[in-house]
Amino acid sequence: MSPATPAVPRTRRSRRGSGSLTLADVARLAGVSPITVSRALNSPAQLNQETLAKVREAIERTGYVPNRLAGGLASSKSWLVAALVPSISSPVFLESVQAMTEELAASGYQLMLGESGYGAAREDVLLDAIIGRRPDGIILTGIMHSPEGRRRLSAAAIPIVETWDLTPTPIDMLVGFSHQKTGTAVAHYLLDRGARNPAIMTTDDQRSLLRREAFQDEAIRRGIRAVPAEIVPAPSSIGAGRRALDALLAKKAHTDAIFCGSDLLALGALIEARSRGIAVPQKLRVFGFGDLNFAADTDPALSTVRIDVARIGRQAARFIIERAAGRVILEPVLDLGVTLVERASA
Amino acid sequence: MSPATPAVPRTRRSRRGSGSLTLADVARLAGVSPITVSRALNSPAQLNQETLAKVREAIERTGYVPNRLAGGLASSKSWLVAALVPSISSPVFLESVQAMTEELAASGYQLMLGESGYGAAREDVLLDAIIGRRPDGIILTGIMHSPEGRRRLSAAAIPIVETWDLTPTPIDMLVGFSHQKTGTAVAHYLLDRGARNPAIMTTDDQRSLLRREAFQDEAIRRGIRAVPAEIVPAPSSIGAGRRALDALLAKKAHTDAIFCGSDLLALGALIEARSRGIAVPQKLRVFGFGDLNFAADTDPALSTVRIDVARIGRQAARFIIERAAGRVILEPVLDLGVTLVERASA
DNA sequence: CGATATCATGCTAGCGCTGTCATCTTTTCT
DNA sequence: AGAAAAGATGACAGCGCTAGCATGATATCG
Repeated sequence: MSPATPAVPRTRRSRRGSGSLTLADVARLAGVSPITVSRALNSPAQLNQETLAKVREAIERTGYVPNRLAGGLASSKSWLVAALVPSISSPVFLESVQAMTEELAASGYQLMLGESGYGAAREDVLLDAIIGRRPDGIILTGIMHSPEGRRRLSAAAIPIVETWDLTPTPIDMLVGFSHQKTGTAVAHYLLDRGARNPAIMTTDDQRSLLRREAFQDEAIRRGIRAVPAEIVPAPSSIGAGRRALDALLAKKAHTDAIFCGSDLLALGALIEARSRGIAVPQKLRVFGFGDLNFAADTDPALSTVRIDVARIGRQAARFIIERAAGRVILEPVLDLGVTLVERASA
Repeated sequence: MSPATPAVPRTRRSRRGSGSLTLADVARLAGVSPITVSRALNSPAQLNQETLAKVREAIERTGYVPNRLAGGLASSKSWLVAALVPSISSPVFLESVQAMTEELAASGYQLMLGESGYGAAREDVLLDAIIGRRPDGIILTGIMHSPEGRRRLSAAAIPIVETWDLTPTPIDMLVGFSHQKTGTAVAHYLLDRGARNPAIMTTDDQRSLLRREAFQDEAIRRGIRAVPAEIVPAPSSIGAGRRALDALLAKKAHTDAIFCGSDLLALGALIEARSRGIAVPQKLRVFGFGDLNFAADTDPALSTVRIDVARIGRQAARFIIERAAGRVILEPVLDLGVTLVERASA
């Protein structure tokens, strides 16, 4: 090399890095080695009390916050769990997500949220964005149907929980309940109470349709000629419920029972019935789905299907936590079932 | 050590790492250097078409998903934005979060969600968990009040947007509207329409209380003697609204207008009024807050305050994106205002 | 036509942390 | 007392990626 080049190994302007405090800085301040600071954070038990105190003080003084990107990279453990929820979310999922968040937080995990439902292309991008962060687990709201998505998820070798639905072919773990059984049960409920002209209103999502089919099948098996259905686009709303009842009555004026795909639709139906002077439940039984927090407070109080939404979230989180802890899950498929709540409306 | 130790520098069982595909693997397969693969992913424009194609094919074939923890560490850019929302969330925040997610996704960012509202201790832990992941921005729902929290956030040197509220002392950026002005405006609205005995029901959160005070102050300034208030614990619900109206009427039977802290409370009030045979709006004006999706469909349709919730989320996201892109934001405080929607109930 | 700019690619050295092993000290046991 | 076990700390290398040059090839210019 030319004589002008510096003899020293080169100084390199240290323009790299975020400039923020590192573990090494804290270590220097505390007069210990970096690894000791690491242990103070991750396994304080194996440190001497005094050393620990020194390090803790240094951390306190500097306000040091460890960089988990670096930690995750070094240990292949990100302490992150990703959840995918449908974009057109009802508050139902929210409660579930909340339960997850809590359960995960209690074990030191952080939830990362992704919104699905924007079509296949964006879904793949989203999956990559998620997998790229190497979460310690992924929780899906609903079943992953796209073959490409299933492939990517399997290949990623990350613990996965599908929720809200039962399927004979889960990717990995599963927490849910049977939508078919639910539809059947509600059909029984209404027919047992004398309904002769049941109908159904529901949103157009996958799961609702499963319930609808089961409901219709069961009614027909029990001798009902036809079960009119009114399908509305998701998300459900009170307004949609009002209009759906309107449409249903136009189709079949003497409809005497309605299974609504959500409590919001049911509340809409209730409001519409009231404003038309149709007595509920005498002339029309209204059955909801979800047991949202207002269901007991409508007038008349709403009979509905209760799903233990929080439990789904909690359980899904637990599955991930257990797996991450290296434990083997013996029953990775869990049917939580549902409850029919009898109130005044049906 | 004993003479049995190997002479070679030591082989070290390569038990480290996640075992998954790395950039180097793809590079080998494509017959290029690792950095070229990196560029194929991050700045494809500066690669030769053929090279790019080769690399892309290798990526495709292997199903390689880059590790963003490593990328983030190396480049001090995580492509992550964290949002803090109150744990007892109404669907209102959900819509806002959804808007953020979309806006962020469009620029390649991922949203990480944290739930606040579990008290100071857990809040600090949460903040550390968030800051530790070195997000490129943090969006707070509401103002950060705790001095310790403010300190931590400022120290982290991460772009921050507070939302939903206006304050003269934001940590960094701010998108919101004035709760005081809103309370005042609703007071005007109801009094202008002849209300002489207004009352208010609301949840006990910070922001609702601001609206309540402003509402009461304004009513009193305009000659009303006293404005009874019924405070219910968050989250608001239809049931709480029914009970609150009940309580309010017990306090003051001739109440003729109610400002409700949320549309859910208002709906509850509507239901309760109806079941008591009180004519709305003739005998009782009911005014909501939020303009939730059902507000137009209640009977009578609900007059309410509309907040452009999605816009708050979108704007907050944009602030972060702009900052991250290195642009300077000239007006980092944005008052979005609110709209009073006149319908049938008040 | 040599000099300079531009393009395409690669090398090296980290980013900030932790797994593994090594070392040294202290305790426990025979 | 000496050996073995346990306890406390540290050195080193590397997780998988990218910034900052450096280099070689090609295009552009007076």
